[in-house]
Amino acid sequence: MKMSDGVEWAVHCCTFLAALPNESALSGARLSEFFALPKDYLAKHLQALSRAGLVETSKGPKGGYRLARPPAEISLLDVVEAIDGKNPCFQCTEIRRQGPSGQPDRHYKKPCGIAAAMWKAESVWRKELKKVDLGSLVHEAELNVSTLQQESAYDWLCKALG
Amino acid sequence: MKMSDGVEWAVHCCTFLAALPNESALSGARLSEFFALPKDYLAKHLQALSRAGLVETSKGPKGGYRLARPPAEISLLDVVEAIDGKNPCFQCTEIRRQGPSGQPDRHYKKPCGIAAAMWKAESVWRKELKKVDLGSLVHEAELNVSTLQQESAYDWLCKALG
DNA sequence: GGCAGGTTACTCGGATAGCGATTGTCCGAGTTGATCTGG
DNA sequence: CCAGATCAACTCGGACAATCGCTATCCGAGTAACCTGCC
Repeated sequence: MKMSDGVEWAVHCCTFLAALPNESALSGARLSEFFALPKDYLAKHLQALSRAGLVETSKGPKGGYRLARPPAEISLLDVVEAIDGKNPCFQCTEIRRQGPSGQPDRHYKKPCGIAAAMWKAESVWRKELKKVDLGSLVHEAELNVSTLQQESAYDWLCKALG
Repeated sequence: MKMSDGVEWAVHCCTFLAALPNESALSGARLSEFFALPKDYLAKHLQALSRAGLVETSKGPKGGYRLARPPAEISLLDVVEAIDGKNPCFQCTEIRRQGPSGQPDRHYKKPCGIAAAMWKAESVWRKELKKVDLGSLVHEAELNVSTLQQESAYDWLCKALG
C-alpha cells in the first residue's frame, strides 16, 4: 500500500505548471532540473499526464508541457489517478464463495460486506482528494513558502523561459 | 497503490474468528481449508496478526488462533495496518527543497502543502476504516448472507472443532 | 480404577526461493526556430 | 535588405533492462492431547 514516487513528482510539476504565466510551456528537461529529478524517469510520468489529458505538449525548441485546463479545474485526484491508475486499492476476490461451504453464485445477491466497507473508505479518500485543486495548491504555496524561495524560483523561471 | 491480497484474507479470517464461540480456537490449516487459500502463505499473514497482538495463538492439538480482544474492540483499520504496515501511502521526499532554487532547511517551517493534502485524505480514509469493527461485520454477515451458507458454514465448523 | 510417563500428532514461527510490478535508462520520430544563401 | 530553403537543435514518445517488494514454499521448535503400562 505504497503510492508511487511518481505521484509526488507529478503533483509538484503540475502545481509548478499551474503557477507559470499563461501560454508558456516548460520542457521536461527544465522541470527535472528545477526539482533535481532524473530526467528520463520524470519524462515517463509526464507522459502519463499527457495520456490522461491533464497536460498538453508542444515539440521543438520553446516547446514543452503546459496545463490542458485551468488550474482550478484539475484536482489532486486527477493527478493521482493519472499516475497511479484508477483501479481500487482493495480488490475483492470473493473468497467467501470458495471453500467447502461456498455456494453457487446465485446465492450471493448482496456484495461482500468487507469489500463494501473497504470501498466506502476508499471513496471518502477519493472525495477528499477531489476537493483539492491545483489553483488552491498554488495559492497555499504563495502564502506559506518563504519569499526568498519564491523570488529565487521566479528568477530561475525567467532564465528558463528566456 | 494496490493493497496486498493478504489484507482481504486476514479480514475474512478475523471476521470468521469473531463469529465462532468463545474460547475456541481454529488452526491455520482449518482456516485455509475454509477459504480455500494456500495454507503456508495464509500462515504468514496470520503470523503478522499475531505479532500485531490482534490474535492469540495456542500450540499443539486443538490449538490455533483466537481473537485477542472482543470483536467490537478490533477495527478494520487494525487488521489492515497489521498486514499492510502503518506507513503512510504518500511519502514526502521534500523535493521542493532540492534543485537550483531550493533553500536551506530552516526556510521551510510549514510542511509541504501537497503532502498535507495527501495526508489529510489518508487520515479520513483511516478514520473511515476505524469506524468499522469486527462485531459489526459479523452482524452484517448474519443479516445479508444466505441462510443456506450460514448453515453450511456452521456444519463445517462443528466438524472442525470436533 | 487412577495415575505417571512416554509417544505422537498437531500447532505456530521463522528462514528461504520465485516472480511480477515498479523503477530506471535508452534511442528514435517529429517539429520548430534560427541560419545561410541568393536575388 | 528581404525571402525562401536548409539545417540543426530541441522536444516528446515509446521500447528496452534492472531492481525491489510481494508472493509462495519449506522445514524446524514446541506443546498439548492421547495412549499405554503400572500401581
